[in-house]
Amino acid sequence: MAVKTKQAEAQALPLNTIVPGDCIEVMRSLPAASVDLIFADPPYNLQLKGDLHRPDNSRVDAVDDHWDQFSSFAVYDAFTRDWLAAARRILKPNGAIWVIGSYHNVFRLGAELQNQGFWILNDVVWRKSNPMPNFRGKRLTNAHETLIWAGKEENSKYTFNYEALKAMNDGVQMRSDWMIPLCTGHERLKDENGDKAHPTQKPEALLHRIILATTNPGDVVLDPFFGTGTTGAVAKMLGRDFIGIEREEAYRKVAQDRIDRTRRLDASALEVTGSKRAEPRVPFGNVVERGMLRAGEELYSLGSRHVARVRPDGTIVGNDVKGSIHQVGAHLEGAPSCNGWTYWHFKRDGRLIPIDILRQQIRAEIEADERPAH
Amino acid sequence: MAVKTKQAEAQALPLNTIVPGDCIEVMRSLPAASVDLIFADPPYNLQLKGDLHRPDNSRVDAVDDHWDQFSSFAVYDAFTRDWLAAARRILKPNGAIWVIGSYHNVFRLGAELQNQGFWILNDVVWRKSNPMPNFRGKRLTNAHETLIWAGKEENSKYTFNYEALKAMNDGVQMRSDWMIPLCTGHERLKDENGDKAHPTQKPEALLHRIILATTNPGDVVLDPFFGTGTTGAVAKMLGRDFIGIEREEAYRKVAQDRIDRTRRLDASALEVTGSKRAEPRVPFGNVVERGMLRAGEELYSLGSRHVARVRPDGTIVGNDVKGSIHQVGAHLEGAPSCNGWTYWHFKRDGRLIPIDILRQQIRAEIEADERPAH
DNA sequence: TTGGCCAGTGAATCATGGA
DNA sequence: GTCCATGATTCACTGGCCA
Repeated sequence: MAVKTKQAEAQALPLNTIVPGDCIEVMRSLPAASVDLIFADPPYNLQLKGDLHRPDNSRVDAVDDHWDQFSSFAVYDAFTRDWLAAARRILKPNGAIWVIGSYHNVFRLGAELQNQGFWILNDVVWRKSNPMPNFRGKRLTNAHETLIWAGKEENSKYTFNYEALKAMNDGVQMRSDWMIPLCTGHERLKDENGDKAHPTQKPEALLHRIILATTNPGDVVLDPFFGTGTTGAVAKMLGRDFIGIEREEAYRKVAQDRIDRTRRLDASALEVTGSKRAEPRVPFGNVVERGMLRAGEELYSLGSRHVARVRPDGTIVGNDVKGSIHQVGAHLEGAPSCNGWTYWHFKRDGRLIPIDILRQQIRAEIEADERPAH
Repeated sequence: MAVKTKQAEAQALPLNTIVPGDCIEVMRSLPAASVDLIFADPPYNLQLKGDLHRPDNSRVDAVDDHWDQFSSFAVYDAFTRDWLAAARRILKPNGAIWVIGSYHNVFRLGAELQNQGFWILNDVVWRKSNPMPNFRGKRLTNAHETLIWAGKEENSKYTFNYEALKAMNDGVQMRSDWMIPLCTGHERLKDENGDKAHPTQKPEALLHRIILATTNPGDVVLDPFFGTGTTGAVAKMLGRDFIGIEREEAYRKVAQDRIDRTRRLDASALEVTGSKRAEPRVPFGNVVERGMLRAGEELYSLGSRHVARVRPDGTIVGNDVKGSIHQVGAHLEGAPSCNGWTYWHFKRDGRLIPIDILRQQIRAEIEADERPAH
C-alpha cells in the first residue's frame, strides 16, 4: 500500500523539476495530499504607489480613493485565497507550510491562513543583519521580514527537528527570531547584464534552516513562487526532493542553471541530531528479564528520599503503591506524570546510577542486531 | 480659534483619568479627532486547551481569563472592527496608533487596520530577552511579540522623533526589532495575595520607547485596554497626558495607585535630541527680508559651476530660470529635486559658505524666543 | 557586603501509539 | 472515534536565605 502510493506519487509528481505556468493552475493539476512542505514567497506588490497587478499580470486601475484602496486589498486577498487553497489541497495531512512577507502583505497572509484552517505553529522573524537604512529618517529601519509556519490543520503531526535546531543554536532552544544576512555577494545571482537576476532573492541560509527544521531527507518540498530557485537549490543540497513553479522563463532558466550547479550532499552528511522519541521503546520489564536488575532489588529516587523494590514482572512497589516505574514515581512525587527512567536509580559500588543507563544498553544491542553485517 | 478648540477639548476629554467601562462605548462618547496617539494591547484570543507543565512538573500559570475568550475568528474580527473604528474616529488627522499582539491575533489586527484605512508605518518586533521556553520541545521558543505602528491615514503627518531614537541607539538608526526584557521583578505589580495583578503587564521600557518616539510633550495618549496602566504611568512620567479605559475594577485600582506613585519628569528632563524636520520651516524669503542676503547678491553652486542672483521676493534667477532656491538648483542640475539650502553658497571674504548657515541662525533665534525664561 | 544555592516564573494555541 | 500507558521536556532572570 505504502509502496504503491509512493510509486503513484513518483509518476504523478514532477519531482525535481521547474514547472512553467501559473502556480494556482499548476497546483490544481497535482494530486491531492502529495507534498510534505510548501515554502511560499508570494508577491507583495501592495500599496507601492505604483500599479497593482493581478496574478495574471493584468493591471488594476490606479486608484487613490478610499473605497478603491479596499478594492485593491480585495484583489490581493482573492489571489491569496486562491493560491493558499490550492496549496492546502496538495499538502499531506501532516504537511506544513511556510510563507514569508513584510508588513505590506503578511497580515493578510496570516489571517487567510487561519481562515482556511491552517494551524499556526510559530511566526518567525528574519532579522536582517544588513538591512537597507531608512534614507529619509521618517520611520524605523525596516530591518526584518516575517515568516509564518503553519500545519495543514490543527492536529497535523508536523515535522520538527527540535534537537537538530537546538544543536545548531549552541545547545539552547532555537528562538523565533533569526539573524540572517541579506542575500548578497557571490550568492546573489546576476543576469547577463550583471544586474541582479531577481529583485527579492532569499538567502540560502534562511531556506537551509527552514528545510532542516521542518522536513526529513526524501521529503517533497514545493515552492509555488520559485523565482531563482533558492528553495530548490537548498532542498537538493539537503537531500530533499523539490517541485518549483515559476511563470517567468528568465527566472526558470537562472534557477535551472543554479540547481544544476548544486551538489547533493551524500547521505552521511545529512544526519542531524535526533530525538529520543524516535528511538525504539524499551519496556522496563526487559531490564528485569535480562537480569540487569533482579527482582527484589531496590531503586532510589535522587537524594534517596524514596525507595522502591523491583518485582519480577517489571512493576515496582514503593510506599505500598504498586505500578510501573512511571506511575510509582508520579505517585510518590504527587506529580501528574513522571519519567521513571530518569527518576529511579540503582546502587553499584555505593553510587546511584540512573536506570536509563540500562535502557541505553538494550537499545545499543537492538541497533547492533538490526545493522546489516559489513 | 485654536485656543477655543483647546478649551473645548480640555472640557470634553477626561485627561489623566481612568475611565471605567467598555472601551468601544467610552471611545464613542469622546469627541472626534481629539487624541494624538492610541496604544492598544487588546485580548490575544489565545486558544489554550489543557494544562501545561514544566519538565519539573510545576504548572504554567496560563492566560485563561474570561476577557481573552472568543468563540470564533468571526466574533474576534467583529470585536476588532468595532474598537478600531471607534479608535480611529477619536484620532486627530495626524494621529497614529500602536497595537501589539502575538501570532494568535496580530494578523487579524493588521489586516483590519489596513481595511479601515490606517496606514502602516512599521511593524516592530519586541524581542524578549527572557521568554518562556517551549517546554515540550515541539516548536520554536516563542520569543517575540509584534507591534504595528500606523498613521490614521495614508497622508497623516505623524510624529516621529527620529533623532531622539537614533541618539538612544548609540547614534545609529533605530531598527524595527527591539530587545526588551519581560516585565518582572519589582516592576511587576502584585495583588494583595502576592500573585501577579494582571497576566500580561507590559514592560515600561516598551512604552517608554513608543511614547518617546511618536509623541511630543503635552500630547494626549489614549489606551483603550488600560490594564494596570503602564501606558498611563509612562505617559505621566514623560510629560504627556493620558486617557485610560478599563472595564475591570481591580485593574483600575492597581493602575490608579501606580500612577499616583509615578512622578512627572520636569520639563528640562524631557528635552530630546531634536529632528531637523521638527524644526520650524524657514522660507528663503526670510533670509532676504532680514537682510542676511540682499537682493541682487550672487549665489554659487559648489565649484561655482552655476551662478544665480537673489531677487527681493526670495526667489532666485539663474540661467534665465526663475524660481525657488530648490527649483532653480534642480533645473541647473537636471535633477528631479534639489535641496537649495545645501546646494547654494554665498561669498564672504572670498570663501563660499552654504546658505543653510543662515537658516540655522534664524532657527536659533526662533528657539531662543520660544524658550521660557528660567 | 558578597557570593552561592535554591525556588519561582513568564501572553503557550507544547504527545503519541496501541488497544 | 475513545481510553490508557508510556515517558519526553526548559531559559533567563529575580529574589530570598544563609554562610
